[in-house]
Amino acid sequence: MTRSEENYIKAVYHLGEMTEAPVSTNAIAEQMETKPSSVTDMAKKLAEKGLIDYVKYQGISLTDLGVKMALSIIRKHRLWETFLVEKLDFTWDEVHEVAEQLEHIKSEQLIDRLDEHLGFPKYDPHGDPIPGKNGEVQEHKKALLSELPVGAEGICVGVKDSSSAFLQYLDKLGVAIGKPVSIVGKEVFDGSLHLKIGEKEHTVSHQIATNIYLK
Amino acid sequence: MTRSEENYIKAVYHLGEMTEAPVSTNAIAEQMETKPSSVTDMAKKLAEKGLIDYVKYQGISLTDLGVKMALSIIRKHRLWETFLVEKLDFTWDEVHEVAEQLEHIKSEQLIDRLDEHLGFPKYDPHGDPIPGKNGEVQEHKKALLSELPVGAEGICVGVKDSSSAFLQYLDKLGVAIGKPVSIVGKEVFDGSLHLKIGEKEHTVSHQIATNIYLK
DNA sequence: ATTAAAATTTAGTCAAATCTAAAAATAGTT
DNA sequence: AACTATTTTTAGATTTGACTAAATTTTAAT
Repeated sequence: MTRSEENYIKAVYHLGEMTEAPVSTNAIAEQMETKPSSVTDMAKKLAEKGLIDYVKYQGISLTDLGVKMALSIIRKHRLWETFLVEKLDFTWDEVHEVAEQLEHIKSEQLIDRLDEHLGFPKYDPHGDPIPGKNGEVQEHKKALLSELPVGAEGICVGVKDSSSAFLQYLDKLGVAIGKPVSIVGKEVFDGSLHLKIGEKEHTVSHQIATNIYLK
Repeated sequence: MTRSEENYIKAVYHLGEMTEAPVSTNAIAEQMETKPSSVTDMAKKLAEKGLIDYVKYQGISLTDLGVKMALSIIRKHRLWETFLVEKLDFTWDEVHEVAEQLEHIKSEQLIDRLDEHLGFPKYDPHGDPIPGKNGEVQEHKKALLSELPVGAEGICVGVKDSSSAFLQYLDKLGVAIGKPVSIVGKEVFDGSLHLKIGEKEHTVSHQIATNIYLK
């Protein structure tokens, strides 16, 4: 697999996570910041290799083999992110770009040893599950902060948006994986929430609340 | 710099280490397992970018900028090798291929943090010096085992050949970086050496002795 | 000094991955 | 059901890095 092929497979996986339906050419192009025509070209190649099912004009979905590949890449990405944070003291908003490069390193031995070195972690620094060697994924049972009622309390176990800007905002609020959060109140007209985060209280927009997972 | 450009720069550096003279197209092609015509193509590009001095038919040498680039790549390569051995328990014969990939990861922060994490090592698992952030290289004062007289004793500080086969042979002998070695005797007709390595005695060919450095 | 051998460069081709512009198919709307 | 608008694909061009085969330059040897 070339680096480019790996990136396409990963994009199809991520776009397909939410829905059952095949992923559209346009959606992939947008996600990858490329042109639809390039996606079509690659779709033919990946279908040829048995990694995706592709019917002209009907969209793209991963085959079992494609899913396996995607999970293997995601496993590498998340193990590297964990390494960067746990061992090299990166912050959770600094790891993505570097992990995008590291995920393409080809060495099974390397990943196995890294996994062991990190103590076989189950979740990455953003709370996302790290697929196992054989593709098993342990999703957290989790709920979006925006969908919980006033009075609810829980522990932050993940974020939906992993952009630097968002993560840095969370740092300012004091929100981090493992931190207890409870909903003190809710504004009816715009859905903004009053939260207790650790010892402090903060108000966050509905928009923010749709990107935080509690357990 | 593309991955391919980096590999060429590295090859020119390694081939130029021994001699002053510019490196020949053929030598580079052989080292990189590519064709001379490909080397010529790349030479034009690298000269254009100011990384090498290139005069048609006269060979290639690195500019100051080229040397800086080469040292930066070698620094990454050797830091990763050190990481693999020190932190992930790779053996010294297993690290080269993976490091060839890792050396192309682009992130200054990553390398700085890795360096720190490893305790700012000065030498890699084969005893080769790790260039500093600004390109300083601390070579060991060392001598080839084959050029020392009978009775000489010292500590193994490096190897010239880093192939798996050779390193595994050294493992069998009990030779490793930091191990004391002394020359017990020498055969006149073929130059083979009788060595005391730690507690044991072994005989090695002249050929082997030309690939081990003592201090 | 000439000539044969070796090394190097040029010219033209190829494959991967991308793009633009135009054509074709699908979806949505009245 | 017909007609737009959108999506998707095709066709042809471009770039990077490599190759082969032929031409050129340098080196070595008589």
